[in-house]
Amino acid sequence: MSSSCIIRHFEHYAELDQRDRELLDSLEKSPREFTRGTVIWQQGTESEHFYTVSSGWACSFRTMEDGSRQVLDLYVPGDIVGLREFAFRRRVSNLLTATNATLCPFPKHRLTDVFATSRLLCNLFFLIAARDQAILVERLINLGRRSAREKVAHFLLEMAHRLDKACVDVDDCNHLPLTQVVLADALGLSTVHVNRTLNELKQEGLTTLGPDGITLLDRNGLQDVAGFDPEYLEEDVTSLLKNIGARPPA
Amino acid sequence: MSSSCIIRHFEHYAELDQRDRELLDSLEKSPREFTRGTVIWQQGTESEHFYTVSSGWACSFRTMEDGSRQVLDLYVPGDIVGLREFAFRRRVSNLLTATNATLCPFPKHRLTDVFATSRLLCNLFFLIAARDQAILVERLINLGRRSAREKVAHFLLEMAHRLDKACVDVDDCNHLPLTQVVLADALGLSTVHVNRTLNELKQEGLTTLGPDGITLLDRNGLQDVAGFDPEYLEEDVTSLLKNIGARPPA
DNA sequence: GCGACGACATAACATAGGTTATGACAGGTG
DNA sequence: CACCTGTCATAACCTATGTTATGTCGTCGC
Repeated sequence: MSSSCIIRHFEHYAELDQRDRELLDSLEKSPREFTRGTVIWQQGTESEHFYTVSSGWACSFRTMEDGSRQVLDLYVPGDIVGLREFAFRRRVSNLLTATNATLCPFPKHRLTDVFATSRLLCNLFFLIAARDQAILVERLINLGRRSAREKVAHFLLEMAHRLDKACVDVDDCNHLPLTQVVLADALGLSTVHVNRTLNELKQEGLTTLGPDGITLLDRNGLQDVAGFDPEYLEEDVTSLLKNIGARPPA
Repeated sequence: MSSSCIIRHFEHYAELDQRDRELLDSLEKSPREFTRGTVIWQQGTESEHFYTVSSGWACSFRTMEDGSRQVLDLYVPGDIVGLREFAFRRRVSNLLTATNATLCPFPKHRLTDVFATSRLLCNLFFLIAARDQAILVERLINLGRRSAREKVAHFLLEMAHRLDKACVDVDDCNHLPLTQVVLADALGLSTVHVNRTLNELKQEGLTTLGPDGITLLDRNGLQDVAGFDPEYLEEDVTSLLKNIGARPPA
């Protein structure tokens, strides 16, 4: 087990050979720590690095002319942030830490080296990009065709599911360090209405509210509310590995 | 200039060498024609091919338990459809032709061969996936933080911009073969409200309505309404090509 | 210990957009 | 030709959600 962010990340998917590890290791820069609320990059600026999240949460968003904000995605430990900037010179969104966090930068233009050198990593990157798309698609459906209640429940469940993979301490897996403002901006709702909805869910014993975030008490109950189906989070790594003749993690 | 869908598609981005062309050619199956309204694949079924759109429009969407529908994206000639299914065994959305259309199937699992064989194509596929994400992100913003008027105008402009690339006959570039139902399901609105909004835009001389679709009359006017900025559609191919030492199209 | 700030809470009121209903028209089909 | 079916159109009415306003509480800086 390596201490590198990104190596750890990929070892989650497959067994890496020595060369893969060295490659990643040579490209990753040392982890950087950020306090909560730090702007890591801004839309319009030159896009040079992507990051892997080592600890804490981050949040990508876009600000509109009228000052309102749309949160695009939240990132939990283990996530890779900024792959979608690959196609663009200038960043298309902002990135902010939602808690204290440590992230590892990785120079964007070196991705091409990775693709050229490691068949396995190339395919895994593509897999991750496809999963990112699936998450965006689900968020789209959330915004387009669900009620506020469903939106909130669905979003909470998604984040909890994504957190599950990264979290060791079982208690922590149900705790999401989210403010109501972030939730509102992610779901296209007003904070007032998020508050109403969240209190509703709390009344029903499904969640708990605290100043340090939201805790899920009854995932099944929430699942009923939201019509949540986690399939879109479960990438099919097995087939991919078989297809390219790579081995699953030890 | 080749007659293959996908070769033509990639020659748009860069000069392909003989091997690239042979590779793509060997994988592409013969084009298939579909009449308007044909279901090409359904959510939950095994995901075997992606497609390139040779002519006509297609539309990916998800149906909800209550029968409502969320349109995820529309595809115009030159687009690649289904890359996001790369990460999953079963399809996460449905695909339907929105007009008569001809598409070229390409076996999904052979993508890995492409990645392994051609550095250029590998990078271009990744670029396309990143651009697809940018489009989803913009759609997200549209749904989350814009009024019905803005949504409609923004969406129409996006599709027109995307169409520009593929269209030869200048007149056709401003004509979108979209029904109001599709528009509504893409924007998370009701058809009634789309109709109201569209008529408003028509009153103002910005668009025209016909049974065969919508025509844009005044792109600048629409741009003002929507706050549309096409930057998210303009991938930076040049930097990528330079980075990997490939040549732009002749 | 005081002031400022950020997060949460709640109430009164306003509205964008949803729902339901109905009709007209065009194109396809038997 | 008559009948559907899909698309567009429009009106009356309704409600989920937004807006504005105000208050509380805890935390941080000094």
